[in-house]
This record gives sequence, C-alpha cells and structure tokens, in this order.
Amino acid sequence: MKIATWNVNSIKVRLEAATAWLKEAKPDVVALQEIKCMDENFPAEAFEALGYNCAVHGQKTYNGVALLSKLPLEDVTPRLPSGDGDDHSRYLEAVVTGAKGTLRIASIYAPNGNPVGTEKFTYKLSWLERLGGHAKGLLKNEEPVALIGDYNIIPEDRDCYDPKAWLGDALFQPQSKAALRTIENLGYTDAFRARNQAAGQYTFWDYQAGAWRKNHGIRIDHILLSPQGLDRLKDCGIDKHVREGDKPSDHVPVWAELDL
DNA sequence: ATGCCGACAGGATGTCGA
Repeated sequence: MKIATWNVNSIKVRLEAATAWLKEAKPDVVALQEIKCMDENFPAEAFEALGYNCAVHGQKTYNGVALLSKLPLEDVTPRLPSGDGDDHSRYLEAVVTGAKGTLRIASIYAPNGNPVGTEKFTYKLSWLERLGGHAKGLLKNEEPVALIGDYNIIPEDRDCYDPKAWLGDALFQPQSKAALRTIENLGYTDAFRARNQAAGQYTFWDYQAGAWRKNHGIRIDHILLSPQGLDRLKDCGIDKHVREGDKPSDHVPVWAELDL
C-alpha cells in the first residue's frame, strides 16, 4: 500500500497538477491539505474518475483537508477530539484495509503559528498538544497508524537550507520542535528519517525570492508511523520533481510504501 | 527592516501562508 501526503495550496488551482501526479505516482491513499474549498466544491468527480474514493473536511478560503483512497474509507472522523470552539478544518481520519491488514490514517494540517508571540503561535502549540493527546490514544489499539501531513515544523537544522534564517519563525521555534518530539516520544517515527539521513531533503520551497531555483527549502511535511506502522514500512521518499511542474504548489508530495 | 509570490474574496487591495 502506497500512501502519500501533499499540501496542494488550493485544490481548485492544483487540479490538473494533482491528477497528473496521481496518474504517475499511483498512490493508494492520499492525504491532501489546504484544499481551500468547502465540501460541496471539492472536485471529487475528477478523482473518482481515477478510481479514488473521497472524504473531505473542507473550509472556505483557508485550510481544508481531504483523503483520497482506492480502498473504501471507513470510520471517517473529520476533526480532532476536544477542540472546543476550534472551527478550523485541519484533521481528517479514516481507516482503510489493504491485502495484509488495516491502516488508520489521518490528513493533518497543523497551524503555521506566525508570528511568534501572538495568539497564532499559542494556537499552534495548543493544536499540536491536542494532536499529541489523540495520537497517544490511538496507540492503545496497537495497530498501524499513519499521521501524515503538513506539520509546519522544521524538525532539525539539517531540514532547512539556512537554520539562522528561520530562528525567529514559528516553524523552527524550540517549542514547535518539542511538540513534534513529544509525539515521536510517544512511539511515532518520522518515516522519512527511518529511511534517509541526508541533510537538505526538502518538501517546501517558498514562491518568493527564487527559493526553488536556489534550493532554499525546508522539510515540514511528515509521515509519522505508529510502531505497528513502522514495522510495515518498506520505503519513503519525496516527489521533488513536482515542484517544477506548471502552476506548482509550494509543497511537494511525500510518500511511503507500506507492506499492507 | 521588509518585500519578494501566490491564492482568496470581491471587485481594490488586505489577509494569510511559511
């Protein structure tokens, strides 16, 4: 089973690029973020034509997450628990069953959190704390779980072109990195780092200042696997070439092959 | 020190992203 995550930065604008990538990469399950549309405006027909079932947790203008799956999507849950008053569409969970077993998978769009020192940053940290609480609960099932998406966190210096340039940014704050480590310390593993220790492996390049041309990127899109999920991990990679296409998203897909 | 670019809503330009 091949799973993938991609922050598309508007599914409306990215529909052509998305269908082209699906045809080429042939993932079984895809988590999308920043679809930036309401459920009724999600172009489900275009994906159904390629053999995908769709689950959508949309929002007008901002955020919005979705799951595409060639396998039936079961037990679809469109939010994190205990989100009193949080109306952002940033989490969508479902269960899929492959030939060798089930996978619980979530599409995650963690808050950006900039600027630091504002309620946006405290919202980011509290949202990640809620995610961690939910992630901990999921471990009790002792099943393969994949929490995949745009975490808006640069884990380490080797995950950005110029660490000094990101020191004041919410994506690189000690509290942000600690929030990710807290989830990892529960028992989740960064699938990419389980297969690749190289520096300079990015998933995002800003549209501005020639960031792509100069390879000024950051690695912020992550595939986190529960212990049982990690047991099934065969390979993990970044589809970097997608950043070169017509009307690209500023993020590229990250994928993992699981023995499921 | 800030904008750079791009998407969105709305119908100009401000907000947001990272």
